[in-house]
Amino acid sequence: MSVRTRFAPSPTGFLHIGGARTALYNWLYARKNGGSFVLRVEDTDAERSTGESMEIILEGMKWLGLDWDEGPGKGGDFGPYNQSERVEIYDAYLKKLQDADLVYEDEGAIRFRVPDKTIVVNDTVCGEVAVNLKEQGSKRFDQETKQEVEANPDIVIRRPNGGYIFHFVNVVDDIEMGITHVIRGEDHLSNTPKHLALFEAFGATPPTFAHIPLNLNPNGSKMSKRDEGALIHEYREKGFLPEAVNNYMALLGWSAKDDQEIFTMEELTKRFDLSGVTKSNSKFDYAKCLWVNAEHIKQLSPGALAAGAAPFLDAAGIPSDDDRVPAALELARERVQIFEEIPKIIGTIFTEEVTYDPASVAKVSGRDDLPQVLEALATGLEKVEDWTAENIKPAIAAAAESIGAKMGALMLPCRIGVTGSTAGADLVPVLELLGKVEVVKRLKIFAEMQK
RNA sequence: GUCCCUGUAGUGUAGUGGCCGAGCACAACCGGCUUUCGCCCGGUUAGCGUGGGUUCGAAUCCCGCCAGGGAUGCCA
Repeated sequence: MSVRTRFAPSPTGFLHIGGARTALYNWLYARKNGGSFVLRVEDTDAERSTGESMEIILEGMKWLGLDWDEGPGKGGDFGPYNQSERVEIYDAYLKKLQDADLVYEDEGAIRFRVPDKTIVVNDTVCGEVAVNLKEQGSKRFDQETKQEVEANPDIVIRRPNGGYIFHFVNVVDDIEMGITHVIRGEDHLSNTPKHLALFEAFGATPPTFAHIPLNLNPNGSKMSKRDEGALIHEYREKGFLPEAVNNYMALLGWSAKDDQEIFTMEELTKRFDLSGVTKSNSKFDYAKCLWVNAEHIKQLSPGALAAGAAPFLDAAGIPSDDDRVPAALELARERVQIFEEIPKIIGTIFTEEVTYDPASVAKVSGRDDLPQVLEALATGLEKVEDWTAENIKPAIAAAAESIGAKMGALMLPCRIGVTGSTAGADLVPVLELLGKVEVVKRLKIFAEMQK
């Protein structure tokens, strides 16, 4: 039987990194095994589901490249893929339970009688988990009073208003859609015995379950929308590469077991396996996510680099048709972790007005020899005939010698005088791109400023 | 409270009884990069939650404890 996995988001907010990672694992598993990846919309809660949310989630999935074989905008043989459109199917399944006398009405809601026996979940990641729903559900904890109170262990599967509940529709759809592997967050592990009881009530063979550990905040709390790195659309806005985000998400809770950490999507698809999934929760590390992205940027072809950087150059007012852009991007790619940082690194090449960083300027403005250093630099560089990096460097060295200084003593003033900052791309190539006239002009302006 | 899952350096992980005097990566810190640099290279700091067992030998197996997370909804 061919593998069928699904991602079943509830359209009640943004695409969250936890959800995206679940989607990724399901996608990888399906792709690796030549199966199908289904996108199903769990919008049974009409109160909270919105179309805007659905749009954001679909856009996020598309951006990440997690394409689905069946689902919204795609169709498929097991539709409809929005649960809100599947009520007849749920009614039919409810009928089966009614006929078997496994449900009853309770204040307008419908409850499913849980069996009084131990149910064993055989989880691919967590192993065997045994629970008796009757015992477990017969008491619940009241958060307010901190008291344990008697409870009805039978689970509600339909609201008084006719709306079906998650546990029920989830199981019905997994049966109807022929889902073979359910890969989901560990927060569902405790729900799984309920689902198993329903599968059994329907006489259906349950899918294979794999509960993956959760991703938490650096402080150990559950990640929420406010937290850095939590929302997928923000990665796009900051200039992350989708393949890098996938790569990092894969690493949170899975390992290839060798030392490889940087993967292309093809490699991930090949290497991913449920046996490599970790059991313990992980904490999201934004710094490492940045590093993974930087590694991917280094691998980019010049064309892909230009394409990825384009929106950020645009936003910074850097003309993308300037023929110095490709060379400037090559200087930036080695030093940048996300595209958002590119203008900061090379922006000075394309601007008329240099922005002087006060802290940087302060590093040289106190030097007694600054006037003569700048003077030597300007006159020395002025003399360069063929303005190339190979010629510029010796010229700086010669300028240093002319005033009895070491070359290193000139580099920083030159950098700050020309670019306005101590930080930036490799200086000599920047000078080359800037052109002799501009460089000399900037040195003179800076010298003037420092008087 | 009860039940479930988990517990290797700050973080992500490798490790399935001797090859572990615990490997790799990010971060941090320190150097080097023939003189700039947030890239690159090298190095340092730092860990098996805890207490008992089993064993000739335990990060690896068992038990208690502690800690974190999850479930306990007519949310998903």
